[in-house]
Amino acid sequence: MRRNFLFMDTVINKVDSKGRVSLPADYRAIVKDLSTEIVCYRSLTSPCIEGCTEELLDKLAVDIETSLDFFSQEQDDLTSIIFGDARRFQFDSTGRVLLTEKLLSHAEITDTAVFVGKGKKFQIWNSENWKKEEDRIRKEALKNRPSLGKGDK
Amino acid sequence: MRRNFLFMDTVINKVDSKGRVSLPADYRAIVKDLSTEIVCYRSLTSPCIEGCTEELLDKLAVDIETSLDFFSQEQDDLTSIIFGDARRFQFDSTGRVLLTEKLLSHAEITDTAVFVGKGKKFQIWNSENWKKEEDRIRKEALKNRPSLGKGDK
DNA sequence: TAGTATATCATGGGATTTTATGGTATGCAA
DNA sequence: TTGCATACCATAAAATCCCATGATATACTA
Repeated sequence: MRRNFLFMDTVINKVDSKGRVSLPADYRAIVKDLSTEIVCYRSLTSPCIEGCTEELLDKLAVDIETSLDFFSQEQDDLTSIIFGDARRFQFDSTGRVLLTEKLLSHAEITDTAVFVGKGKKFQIWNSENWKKEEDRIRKEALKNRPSLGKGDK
Repeated sequence: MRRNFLFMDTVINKVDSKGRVSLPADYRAIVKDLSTEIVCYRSLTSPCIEGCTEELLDKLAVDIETSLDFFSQEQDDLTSIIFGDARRFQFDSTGRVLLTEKLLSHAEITDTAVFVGKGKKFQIWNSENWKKEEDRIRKEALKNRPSLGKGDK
C-alpha cells in the first residue's frame, strides 16, 4: 500500500489553448502507483472542480450500494449526481490532463488553474475565486476554532 | 477482474435514422474486456432506458432470489418486469448499438441520446427530460445534503 | 562557497490515433 | 421481394501522444 496518500499544497499552473493543464508533480506521484488517471467532477457547493483517485469513488460506489436499496429514489439520485458528473482523466506522459468545457466553465477557469490539496481529494480554482475563498476560510477559522465534533469517536 | 468498473460522465450522442447510437468510448472500454454487449431495459420509474453489464443483472437475480420468497407475488412481478423487459445489445466494430423502438419511445428519444453514468449502470435520456431531471436532483441535493448515514468511518 | 552538471518539471506545438457519425453493401427472414 | 439487422468503408473533429524548450531545483565538485 502507498504511504503518502494526501493531496497537499497549493500550486498554480497554466491552462493552455487546448484546455490542457499539468497536474502538479506531487499529485501525480500519489496516483502513479495505482494508475495514470484521476477523477474530476463539479463541486456541488462551490465554483470549483473537485478531483480524487478512482479508488475513492470505488469506495463510494460500494458504500452507496450497501447502504441504499437498488430501487430507491435516493440511490437513483445519488448515483446520478455523483457518477453522472464525474469523469476519468488520463494524464499523458508529460503529466497533463485535458479538462472539459463543462468543468472549466463551472469553475470559471480560463488560463490559470489553482490546485488546492484537501487530503483525500483536491480542488481546482480560478485564482481570484480562490483568493476570496481562502480569505473567507481563514477569517472563519479565527472567529470559531474548527472542531471535529469529538467527544464521540 | 477489471479495476475500473464504473460508468461515469454524461455524454450526448446522436441517434441516426436507423436507430443506431454510439456507446460512449469510456463505456465500451468498461465492457470490452468481458464481451461486446450490454443489457438494456426500460426504467421502472423514469422515462429513460437503463443499461448495464449482464454481470449486474446476474447479481440482481441472486439478490432477488435471496431476499424474496420464491413463491411471492413480489418476486414474480419483479422478475417479470426486469428480466421480461431486458435484452442484450451487441455493439459493432465502430461501437454502435441499434436500439429498439420500444426502448426509444419509452424514453421519448428521437434524434439525440444522453448517456448518464450511474456507477454500476447507466441511463439513456431524451435531452430535455434529462435537463429537467438533473435540475431536480441538484436542487434536491443542495437542500438536503445527501447522506449515507455516516457517523462511522 | 561558488560554479557547473544533472534531473525534474511545466509548457508549447505538431503528428498521430481515436471517436462519432454518415453512407453503402451484404445477409436473412417474413 | 421488402424490410430489417448486421457488417464494412469514409471522413471530420477531437483526444492523445511525442518531441522540443526554458525554467527551476538538486546534486556534485573544484
